[in-house]
Amino acid sequence: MKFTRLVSKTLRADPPEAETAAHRLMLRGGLIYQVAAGVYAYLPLAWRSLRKIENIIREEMNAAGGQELMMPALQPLELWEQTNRRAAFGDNMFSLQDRRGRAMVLAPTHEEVITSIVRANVQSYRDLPVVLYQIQTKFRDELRPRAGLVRVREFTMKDAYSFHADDASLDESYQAMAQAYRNIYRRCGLPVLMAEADSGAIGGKDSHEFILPTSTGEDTVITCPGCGYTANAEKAAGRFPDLAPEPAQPLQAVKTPGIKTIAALAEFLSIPESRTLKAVLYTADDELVFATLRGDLEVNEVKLKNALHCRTLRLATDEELKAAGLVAGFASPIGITGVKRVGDPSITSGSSFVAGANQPDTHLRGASYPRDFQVDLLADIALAQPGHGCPRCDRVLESTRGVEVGHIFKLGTYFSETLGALHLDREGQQKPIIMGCYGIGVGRLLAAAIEQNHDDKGMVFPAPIAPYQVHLVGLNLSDAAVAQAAGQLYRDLWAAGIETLYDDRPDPTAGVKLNDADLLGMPVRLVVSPRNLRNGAVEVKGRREAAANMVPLDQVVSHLAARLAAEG
RNA sequence: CGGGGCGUAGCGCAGCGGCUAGCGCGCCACGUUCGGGACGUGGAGGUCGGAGGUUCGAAUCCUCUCGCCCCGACCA
Repeated sequence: MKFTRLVSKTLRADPPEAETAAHRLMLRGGLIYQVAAGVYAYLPLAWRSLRKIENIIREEMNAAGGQELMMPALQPLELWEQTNRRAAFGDNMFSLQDRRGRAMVLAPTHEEVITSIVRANVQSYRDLPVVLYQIQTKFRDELRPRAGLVRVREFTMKDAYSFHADDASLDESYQAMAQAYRNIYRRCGLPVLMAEADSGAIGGKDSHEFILPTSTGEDTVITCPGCGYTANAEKAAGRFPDLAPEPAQPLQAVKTPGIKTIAALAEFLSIPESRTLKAVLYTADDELVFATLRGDLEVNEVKLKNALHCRTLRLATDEELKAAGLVAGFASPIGITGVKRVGDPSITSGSSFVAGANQPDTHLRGASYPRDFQVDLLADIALAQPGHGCPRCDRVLESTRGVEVGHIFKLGTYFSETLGALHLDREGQQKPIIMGCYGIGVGRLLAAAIEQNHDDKGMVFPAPIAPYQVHLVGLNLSDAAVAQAAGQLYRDLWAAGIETLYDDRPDPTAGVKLNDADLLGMPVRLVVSPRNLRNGAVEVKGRREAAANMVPLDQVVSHLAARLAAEG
């Protein structure tokens, strides 16, 4: 590709709206063009890279036994009502009407359609297992798109779906997919963490997220430096620090004027936060829920939602609290009735907590479970935090920010049951097909790769996903000998199958061209200039290398072919 | 949906009631330069997001509306 034909313009200055490095660099390098909030065009440089990522994914999916297919993005809403996922997605789903007034959606994902396809084509355990996958556009009307390609409303996603007669077969595919994912990330130059994840509203057993650690990430991963335990914040379990034993005390009221937060309470009474009880009120499917845990812990809403088996969960409003006779800031599990009470195990391991009194400006000392209060449900609802103990060993947990670049699930039989995708087993019994699903956001993977691989001058593409392998720079092209040599080298490189971007612009000075080469970040830079040419040589420099070396002009092509082959 | 901010040339911005709407970058022409974002001269480029209103006169004031960015809740 000749630079003078390239549509992308590089920007000299950073675009002010871009917060993350990847977003900034993709705009500066002319990789993406924003069409609407969370809707981007992929310009030629980005598209070449995205195609390479897709092909890596394709190769690994095929190697893992996947068959590629294509499904419509436009789907009848009715299909989503059958699985109850219209409500689950809510306003996140783009919906529209066709000319006859039929309700349609732009699909956010494809479990419904793939299950319908398999229902029509699989009747027997003999037809199983199968793994199908697609790489295509999906739509989600996100509340807030952000960070360039990381959270967008129209995106390319690879989704694979597996179908099985039994759990052992699902396990096998799940492991194969997990390995395929590791291969994909390795080939894209991404050191990812595989984290245990919550399997979400649909249920199912295992689920793992693949997280690329980066300070600008949206997700939090909890890791253990000792045993390798890795889980996302929603899923992670932690052992909270135990309390020193304390003799039981009688329940006793204490005046706490205006003390409404745990921090203020602990300070006012000169006790650690872990000696208080925290009360958090939620509305779960229109029912008021009273959650209690130790004061130094936070509620993990995903765990709470799972424990309650509810569909929606949100903090209760002040009005709802008043209606239930509760006093905000002084709510207490002691003596409360008419509300569902959920307790975290942390409240059972100590005694003599300070709790609310359900009266203004008053708390109670000496509260002990179960002497002074009980709960309807005792379940782990605490957020694991750095400093807590690892649930698998005796070390202390750490936390890392990251971007989710893949997610695999054991779905189970939810879709096959709601859509009637059944098969006959060996005994002639009709059974729902067992499913798994495995997703990777392609554009997000590119953004993550750039976020992970850049320096202060620009992008540093990992070779397997670089738009071009070589960035050939001609300096001082008004010199006929330079123009001739560079042009010939460009043709020779392509003839040798080496993808080359040739900066053939006649006017920009050396500084402009070299800075653009650094910004765009192809793995190898070649410089043809009068100075180099006088020595019959071309300068060869890896993007990650500080120094260049000189290679005789007539050996450049073979030198590069060997070098690129060695780098894979 | 809550909070904050912004829409003026391809990009970034200034102008916020009174000359023909301006600056930087970029772009075009000519010349000088030529290894880390050069310089000179001349030029092209604008429904001032949209609609309505106030006014002799609106980019500027008022109302409505559309879009975009950032923080939060939601999510791949």
